[in-house]
Amino acid sequence: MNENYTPSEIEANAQKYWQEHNSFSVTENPNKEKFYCLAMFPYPSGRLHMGHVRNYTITDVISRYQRMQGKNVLHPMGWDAFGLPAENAAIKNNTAPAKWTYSNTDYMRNQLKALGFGFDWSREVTTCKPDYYKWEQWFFTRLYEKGLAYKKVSTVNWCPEDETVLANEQVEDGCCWRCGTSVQKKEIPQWFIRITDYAEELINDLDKLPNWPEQVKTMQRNWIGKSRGVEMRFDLETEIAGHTGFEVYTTRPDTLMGVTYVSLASQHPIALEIAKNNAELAAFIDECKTQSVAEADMATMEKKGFDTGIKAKHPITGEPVSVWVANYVLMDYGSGAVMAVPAHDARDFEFANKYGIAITQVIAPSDGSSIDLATAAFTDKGTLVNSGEFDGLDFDAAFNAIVKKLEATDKGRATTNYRLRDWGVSRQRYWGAPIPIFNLTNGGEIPVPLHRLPVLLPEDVIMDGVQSPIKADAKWRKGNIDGQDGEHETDTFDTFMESSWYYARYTCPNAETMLDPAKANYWLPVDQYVGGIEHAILHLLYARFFHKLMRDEGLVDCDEPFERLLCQGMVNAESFFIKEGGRTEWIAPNNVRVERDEKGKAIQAFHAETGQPVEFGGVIKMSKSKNNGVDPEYVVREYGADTIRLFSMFAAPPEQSLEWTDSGVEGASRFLKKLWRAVYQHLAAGTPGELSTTELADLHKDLRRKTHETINKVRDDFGRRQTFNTAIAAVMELLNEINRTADRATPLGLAIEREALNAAVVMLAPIVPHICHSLWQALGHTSNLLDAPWPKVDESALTRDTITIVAQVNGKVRSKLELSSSATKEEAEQAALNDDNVKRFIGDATIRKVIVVPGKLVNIVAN
RNA sequence: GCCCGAGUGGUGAAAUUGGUAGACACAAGGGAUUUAAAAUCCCUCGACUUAUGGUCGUGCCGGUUCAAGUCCGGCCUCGGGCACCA
Repeated sequence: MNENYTPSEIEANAQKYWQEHNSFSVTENPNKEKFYCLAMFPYPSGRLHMGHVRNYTITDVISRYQRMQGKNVLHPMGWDAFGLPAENAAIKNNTAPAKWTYSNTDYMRNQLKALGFGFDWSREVTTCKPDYYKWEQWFFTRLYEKGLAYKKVSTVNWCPEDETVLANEQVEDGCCWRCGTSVQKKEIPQWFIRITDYAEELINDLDKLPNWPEQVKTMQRNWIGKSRGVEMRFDLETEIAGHTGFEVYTTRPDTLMGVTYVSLASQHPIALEIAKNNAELAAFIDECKTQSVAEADMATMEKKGFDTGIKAKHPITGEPVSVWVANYVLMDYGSGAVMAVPAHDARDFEFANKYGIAITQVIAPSDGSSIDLATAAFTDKGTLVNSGEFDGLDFDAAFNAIVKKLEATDKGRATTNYRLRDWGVSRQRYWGAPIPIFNLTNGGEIPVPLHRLPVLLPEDVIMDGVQSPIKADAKWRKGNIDGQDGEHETDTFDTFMESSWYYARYTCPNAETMLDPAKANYWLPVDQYVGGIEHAILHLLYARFFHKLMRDEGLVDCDEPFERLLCQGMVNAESFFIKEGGRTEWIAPNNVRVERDEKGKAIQAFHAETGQPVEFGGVIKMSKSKNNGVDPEYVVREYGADTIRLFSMFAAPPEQSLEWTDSGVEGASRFLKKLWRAVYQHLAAGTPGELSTTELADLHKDLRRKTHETINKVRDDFGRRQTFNTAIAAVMELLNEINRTADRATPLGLAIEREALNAAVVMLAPIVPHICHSLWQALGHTSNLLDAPWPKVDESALTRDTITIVAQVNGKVRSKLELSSSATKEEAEQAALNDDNVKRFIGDATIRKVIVVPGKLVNIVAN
């Protein structure tokens, strides 16, 4: 064994060994318990960032740990290769998205290998390859045939200058990011998948996921947004071009008697019809076209409306109600019309005050307290007032009575509604899977039949930055399928389509069908899924939905794709900037010299080269734009893969954000050196004797206890709690104890130290596999560490002769008592009462109560 | 705006079921070793204090309890998501 720890050599050796032994490729083995551990696959942006390192270290640790528990572990990797950035990069670098993407995957694959991640590379999936998207296209045609895919008009961001659709990301302050032209909303026909048909199951099956974070399940529940309400019809007083009325939905039918106006979406057919003879309304509708389609903008923008002058009839009283057109009502959602109750809805209240519309109270607090409708709406549920025959009813009674009344006149009915909207999968972009629909020259459309799939996306293209190359290419578009002339759909799929089923394709990446059910059903569901919290709603909901679609197609048996979910936090770093004029220049942290006070607190920072003072920008997410990213490749080169892995697992628990610090990395590296040295010195001290546990000195007992306590804790931390930081801390404590107390002078002492070091090396193997690979061999093992069994706890080593318990008076710690571990409750109480400091604090007071928590504390309540 | 989280020393954090707040590290300070430096090892390290002890202390205000970082109510700040970034 070399005296010095040399990561580059050690890591190359271990990686060569894994490569030569094909250590991570797995096949279905019905005799072994399977474990499918999955990390969210990366977008091939060019280089790995620290977020990737964190994500894949977590899954690698879990995979290696589960393998040491004797399981057949699948840990695959692939590329989420379609998407917008490739198109932008292609334009910038004057290349094609495909070429750029493939060169990125090649580079990043090598980076992943250098980090020592145990992926089964034989299963690599790349979503932009035809053998992958062929099956996605086929599956879409199945959905089409089942009526689960349909076409409807929907709104997009439109740049009138470039005549192109923009992603939300490409809209900056309401303007096109390329040309700065004001962006408009445009209605175009697009493909949708009926996720709303599965809303009920998607909400109910969350209860089948006990190993998902409660937070994620709550977010999904709220996103699907199941509500019970009433759908009702408002008739128009006078018919307009055949329109006799419109539908609205409300979850607050109890407030129905307080409706003082109704609002239509600017694109509502009735609004458009009225606008034909109303120039002012037409102008208002035009103005509504320039606002954002993003929900956050909708919610925060100024609410504007226009009174059409038309009246609708209240569905119960028949009284006239003003019909407005409002910018906050969207045609895409629900019926495109909403009823307004200013007294009991905050948004309607604001709107009514702005436009001088009547505010009629119809709900009063049930406790009889008074409300002030001059200042704010009263939005709680309560008792009905000013509601005629419904006065005095509470919410539930009013709900039922009003539904009954509406039903009697066929004006409405109780319904269940979902906030969830159908999944729009059309994108007007090039770098995605073509939607396999063929529009016939003679009208109508057909799904592209299997024998003509895949609809190939040409890879050798030139991007002009505006138009999709396949939209511009008539030769590509035009064709003949089974004797019928027509044109291929030029829209491509939302990239969430690819990421919704890749986990299933990993189980059979070379199958000649979408999935091989035997293999898929062996591996699925995924036992552990790990990825960023930013995917908590959309990606995870679409993947759950897609899984159910595949189940209903007979491709998989289980109902849910991901058994256990871990959402990792972001990777942050310090940031620094200089403000010059109006512009902010972000300075890379390694270009900054920080001055600290005598306590080590940062007080001022300077540019390392120019000496110019720089401002502290906070600890924020690593990003290119803030210039505070740390390149994993550099850290691997400087310190080794084990150090970067150790630091990223030690610095914070996985769900929390992680702050990158150079000194923390130094500390991780220092620990590995210390571990190496401990093994080296142990081996140099001689040959251990037999590990006899019958006649142990206290010193020996203490180290054995620490060893076995650590084994207990680390198993719990890795397996149940998934708090890798505390597992590492526990092994650090063990190593500290070894270094402080190990008896290297006797064969028995060496045997006890050997037991401790063997355990430490095995327990650290999932986190720092390279150094442990070397140390394992140095400790004389010929077996493969990857399959080394997890150390067993020797219960007899855990026993203690004495324990320390705390003595409190009125809840405050006043003394610590050393008691025999067999001491009874009464003995503990007596010991506390006899303690001098405890007596001093009780003084003359009367003892009211004594609480004894066995093994922990005695609390004496006295006053 | 709506939904979901988080907030503990100079710093990252720990405290697992309501039971000793600050494990394990980083930084800082002191010492040993060294011709010197690096590396390594040892010690100190929440604040205040009349100091073998005491008082205060987990974003803020209030509550429940013998006991609250942990539970409840109200706020503040920061982060994630909001359907075409992935």
